[in-house]
Amino acid sequence: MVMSNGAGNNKKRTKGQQKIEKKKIEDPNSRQVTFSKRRTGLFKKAAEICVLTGAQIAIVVSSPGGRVYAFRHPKTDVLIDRYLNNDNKVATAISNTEPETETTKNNQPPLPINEFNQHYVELSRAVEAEKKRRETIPASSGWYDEPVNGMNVEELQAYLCSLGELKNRVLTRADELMMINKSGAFFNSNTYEMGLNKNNIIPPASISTNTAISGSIPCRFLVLPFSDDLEFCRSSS
Amino acid sequence: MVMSNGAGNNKKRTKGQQKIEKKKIEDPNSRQVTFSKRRTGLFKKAAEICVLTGAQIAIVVSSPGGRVYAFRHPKTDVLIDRYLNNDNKVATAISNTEPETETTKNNQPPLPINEFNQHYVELSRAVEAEKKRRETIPASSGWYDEPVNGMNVEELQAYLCSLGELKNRVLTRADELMMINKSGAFFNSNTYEMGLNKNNIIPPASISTNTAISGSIPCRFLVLPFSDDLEFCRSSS
DNA sequence: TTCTATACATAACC
DNA sequence: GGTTATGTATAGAA
Repeated sequence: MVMSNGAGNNKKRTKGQQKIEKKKIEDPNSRQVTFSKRRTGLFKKAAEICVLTGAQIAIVVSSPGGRVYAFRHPKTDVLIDRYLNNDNKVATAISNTEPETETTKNNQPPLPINEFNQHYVELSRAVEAEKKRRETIPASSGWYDEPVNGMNVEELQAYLCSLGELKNRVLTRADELMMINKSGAFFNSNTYEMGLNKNNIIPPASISTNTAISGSIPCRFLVLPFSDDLEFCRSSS
Repeated sequence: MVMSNGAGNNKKRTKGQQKIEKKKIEDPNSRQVTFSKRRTGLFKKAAEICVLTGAQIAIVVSSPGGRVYAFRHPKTDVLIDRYLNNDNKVATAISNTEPETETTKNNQPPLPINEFNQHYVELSRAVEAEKKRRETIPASSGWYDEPVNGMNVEELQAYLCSLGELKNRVLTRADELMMINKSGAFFNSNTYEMGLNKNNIIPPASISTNTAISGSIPCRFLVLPFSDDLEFCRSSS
């Protein structure tokens, strides 16, 4: 029976991973460390799922300290960030609304961008090989194919307005139908895990809105589309 | 020394987890199985991070088969859908279609949230109940007129998807034009879509846009807020 | 789904 | 950010 460690001297160098209680970590420092490590792990998992199954994933994480991180795949070709471009005011205003204590203030200025999460680079590379796959949206019908290319900016803008109206009508109509056919069954029930709902279904063309408020910073994201490639994002602090 | 298995018969019952290549799983069936298992795992991880660190997370996953699943924490009791609530302007602004940056700053819910969530859930519910699966985009020539009233919920959804696509196309096109004559005519929030924000960093109060396309279905989600509690969602197929 | 054997993630320490 | 021991996720099979 040979033990890798001397019989009476097999003192373990570390305790290894310990089982931890599934409750909020008290120590702010460990909490931060755990957050960082796990966030990395989460994104990695997400990246794997994308590569392995061809799924598309978008993740937005707001750390307890207020930073916002995001993962996306495929990479979006239309990443919009109006705040980033010209709306710091909003961010600030919103933050003030948050009466969070503790590490709140940490997250200050609503602004500067900074570097890219390096994980992105790593994973991106890994995924690159796979990237030859999916193509762009297979435009279905052709009713809307033509107009766009022939318009100028003004026309496009007007067109967009029309689309907005149409969209609204569609939603309104869908809503009406729902009211009529309401099956009475409760939707939001079931308990997947932490008391939430298990089969909360999100229809393909649905839109949901939330207000994201990290421990300190209320945020707002609009995660819509996907396109191609893996992508990691990190907000500035 | 008793071994649970006979000495010469300790054939392992399974091979245990095998290391797999980080490439797309060929077999559609295993791919689906993997997707399901890993999606569950991903959500679980996300839930743990939320509990352990107090972080807030939103995840949207589009399976290769086209279903859309989502995870959120906290659960939003303020799940707002401006679109569904007739707040065209705001919705537009937020989603990036907005004509100007000005109005944007007020992107904080000028309008209180409502029971959108439930609303939304119901819509999904109905859709699932019917489960007749989406059809092709019904719209044709008079697309802007009144196709809406003749559609059922599924059709409306499909239609909405199409609109989303179209919108993207319009935005993309507009952006292209702007790149060319980057005069001052600001269409919607500048070139954010592709030009700016090269590093894809999402600031605390940012908005990003993507086009979600499931294997075949272009979708559009708006994942904004958070609030309280964990929540798992799944789309119908 | 459920079951195992393993691969992998990560808590506690550097 | 790196190391190690251990907790967990999960590939493969039923």
